[in-house]
Amino acid sequence: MAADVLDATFAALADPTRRAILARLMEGEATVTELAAPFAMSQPGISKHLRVLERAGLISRGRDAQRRPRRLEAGPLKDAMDWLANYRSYWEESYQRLDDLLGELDSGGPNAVGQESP
Amino acid sequence: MAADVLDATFAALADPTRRAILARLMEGEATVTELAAPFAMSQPGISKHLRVLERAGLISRGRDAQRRPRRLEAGPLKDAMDWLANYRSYWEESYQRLDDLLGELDSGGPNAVGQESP
DNA sequence: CGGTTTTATAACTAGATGGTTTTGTACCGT
DNA sequence: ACGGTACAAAACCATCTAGTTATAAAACCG
Repeated sequence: MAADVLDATFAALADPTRRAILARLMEGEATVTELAAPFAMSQPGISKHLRVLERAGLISRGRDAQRRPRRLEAGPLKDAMDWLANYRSYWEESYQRLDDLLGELDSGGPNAVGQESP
Repeated sequence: MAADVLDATFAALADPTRRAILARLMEGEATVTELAAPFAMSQPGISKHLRVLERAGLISRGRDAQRRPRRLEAGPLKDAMDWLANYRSYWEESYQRLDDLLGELDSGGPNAVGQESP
C-alpha cells in the first residue's frame, strides 16, 4: 500500500472544509459553485480545496457546458480505512487482554498484527 | 464529533514517519530512542513527531527513570474510522445501486447515510 | 562528585498550506 | 456579437510544517 497515497488521503481529510465537501458529494455530483455555497470563502479558495481532493484521488471532474461537476471517488478512503483497521483491537473491549498477550510475545518479536512496510 | 479532533488525527496520520511510529507502538511501549532508531532523522526530529502524535491524543507518555516511554492511545483512531465508515457504501460492490437510490430519495432529504455535523 | 544516557527546548531555515484578490477563458443565452 | 455565468490560474501573503544544530535538564552509573 503506497505510502504517498495514504499521505495524500489523510492530508486531504485533515481539513474540515474538505471533509464537508466530501460529505456534500455523498448526495451526488455537484458543481463548484454549489460546493462553494455553504462556505464563507471565495470561489478560488474552494477550487484550491478541490484540487487537493482531486490530487488525492478523492474526487473526479465531469463536464456539463461551463460546469465541471465533481464526483466522489471513495477508493482511497477504503485504503485509509484498511490502514486504520489494523488498530481496531486497540480500541475495542478486548484491548487490554490482547495488549498483554502481545507484550508477552514481545521477546520473540514476530510481526504479529500488521504493519506498514517502511 | 468535534471537528478539530478529526483535524488533528488525520493531520497526524498524514506523515509516514508518524504512521510508522504508531505501527511500532502496536508491539508495545517504546522509548524515544527506540522509536528513533529505524529512521535517518535526528532525535529532536522524532521528538517533534511525537509531540504531534501526543497533541492528537494518539500516544501518551510514561516515565521510567530518564526514559519517557510512549504508549499507543487508539481512541482517536476509532473516531477517524467511524467517520470513514460513512463512506463505506461508496467503495463497495453495491455502490452504484445505492448511489442511484440516494439520488432518487434526494428530494425528501432524510439523512440516510450519515454526515458530519458542521 | 563527574560523566553518560535520555529526552526536551530553542532558534533557525526551506518549503508547503490556506487564504486572498485579480484576471483570464470558455460556454451559454438572447 | 454581447453580456453573463462558471471556473481556473496567477501572484501574493501569513502561517504552519518538517527538518536541522546546539544546548540544557534530569536521572542514572561508578
